[in-house]
Amino acid sequence: MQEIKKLISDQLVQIIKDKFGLELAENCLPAAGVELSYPVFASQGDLTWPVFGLAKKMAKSPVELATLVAGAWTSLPIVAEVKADGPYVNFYLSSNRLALDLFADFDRSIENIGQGKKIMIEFANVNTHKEFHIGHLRNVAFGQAVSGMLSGIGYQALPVSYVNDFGIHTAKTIWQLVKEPITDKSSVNRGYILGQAYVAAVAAIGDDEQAKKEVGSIMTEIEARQGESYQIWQETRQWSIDYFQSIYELLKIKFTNYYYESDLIDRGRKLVEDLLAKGILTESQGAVIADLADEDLGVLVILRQDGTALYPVADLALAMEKFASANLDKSLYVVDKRQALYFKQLFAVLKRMGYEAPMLHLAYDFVTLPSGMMSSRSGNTVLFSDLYQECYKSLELETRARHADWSAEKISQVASQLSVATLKFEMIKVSADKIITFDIKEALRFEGYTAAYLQYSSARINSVLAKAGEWLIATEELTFTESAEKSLLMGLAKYPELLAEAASKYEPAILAQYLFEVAQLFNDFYQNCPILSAESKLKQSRLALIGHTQRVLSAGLAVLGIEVVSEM
RNA sequence: GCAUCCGUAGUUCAAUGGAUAGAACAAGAGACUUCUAAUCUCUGGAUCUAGGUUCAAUUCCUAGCGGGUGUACCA
Repeated sequence: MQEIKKLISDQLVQIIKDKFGLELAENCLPAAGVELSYPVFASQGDLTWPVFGLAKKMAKSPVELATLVAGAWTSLPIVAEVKADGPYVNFYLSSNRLALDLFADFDRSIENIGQGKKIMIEFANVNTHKEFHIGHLRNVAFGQAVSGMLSGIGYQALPVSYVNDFGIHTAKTIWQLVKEPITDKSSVNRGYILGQAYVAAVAAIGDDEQAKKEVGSIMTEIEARQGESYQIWQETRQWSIDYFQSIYELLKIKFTNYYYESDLIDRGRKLVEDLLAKGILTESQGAVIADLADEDLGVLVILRQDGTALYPVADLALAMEKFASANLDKSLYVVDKRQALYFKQLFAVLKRMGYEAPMLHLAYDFVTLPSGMMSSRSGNTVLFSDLYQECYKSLELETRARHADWSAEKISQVASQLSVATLKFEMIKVSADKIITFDIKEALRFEGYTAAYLQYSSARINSVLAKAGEWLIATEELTFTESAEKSLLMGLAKYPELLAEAASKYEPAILAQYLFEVAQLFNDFYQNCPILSAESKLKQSRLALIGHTQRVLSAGLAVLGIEVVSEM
């Protein structure tokens, strides 16, 4: 559609130059040409140019300008009709030409904005020895979608996971394990059980000074990397890592690299010494800080008074490691919104250290429940494993009810794919700056704005295509007459620009909403236009149309990290 | 206190400064001997308040009101 807009804009610019003279035209027209937008109603055409801006600059009446320009329009194969409607110039496109352009060149129509530039995107910022809950799900679904969108427009996206395996939370969990050893060590359950142990530990420790002391000495052993606690730490750390890995496999999320706090902490401490010597960090009230007051960012504490490390120690080392290992053009961090100030501070310190490549915190708001804010302490959480099980059960039932003839394996396969799609989609379908109040009943409805709706549309297309047998996607002669066809064509034509917009704003919801719209347009078309029973030429055209719809749906969903099922 | 985000149908969300503010869910009424009814059609329903900028404001600015989050040793 961008190319079509450009063609039309070029001719409009030419007309204005011819009519009003080069000098006036060049003074008033924007360098990029005139900007076309989409009208609200189909009766107003497919593309429109509101002339207000230019009319004002040229001191002309908007209505007269629009009328004059529309009258001077010569011709363009893609444009069937041009009409002035008050201060708007409306363009009606030829369905058949539009379809030819569209179907011929799906891959080339997507602009290569990234040009192979390297962007590292850190997400799945998880803590070992703790649970993986629905908040983490939003993080990984969002991160994967952003990474996919960046790849989709030509960047070399490097998704990485940072694992916090060295904090006090590990000591707390181990304290609990010593008190109450785990009996079920099966690989399926132990990662999950570890999360439960952490919750129990937090509850048991509370304000108990004795317990806190015990946790402290466990932490000391872990940090010294010796003793029994360290052994337990090593073993259980691996349980967590395996557990997270199994979740990522289920969710089909792949990372190019994993970073562990335990690998970075020593380097981080050395770095802090260097930075102290350089004056980038200073001592204050016995702690080591970065004083960022001159940038209105307050103070970032790096080491506590007692010398123990805080978050930035490993984060600074990690940032250096990232830039050293890959020549990054940009470095992104997908972390919950509450860390916004922290990342501003971290980036400010890195800048003082000489790192100039853009670093960006992609913030998203958190997930709450109808019963209130999630909190491990109060036990008011939804764990991913439980959520997935519930979703799967429900989809398995639905699928079985609809396909009595399917094998158990096939039902299970489809239900599982749909579960993953549903859960991811629920997490990315609204913009990142909105709090998601997660209501399981809503999520398991599988109607309306859901992954199931998109999947169902795609499954219907597959079914028709399978019944059609042989067909070609780009036929020389296409014929479209119905308004439902036109609307669908117009919707499909917007894919490249919507992908580009969503990716450049790091906003998967834009793409998700667009794909939903395409599916709606398809279902409207499907309801109104018979495909297989249409006469030959019409049938070929419609097959090509749904074939292209399928390409857009599956490509768009794939970019968001969602696989399309072939039947459901 | 300061910073920051949010405020749109009953609910959850849309709307590059542009034409009549769109969807989904919920509610009510319809459509399956017909390409998958996890679908489609129809009906009601909304911009927090007050100013300002503009030919044009849900959008930008100012001030309120309401809510969330952050703000030196939590992770």
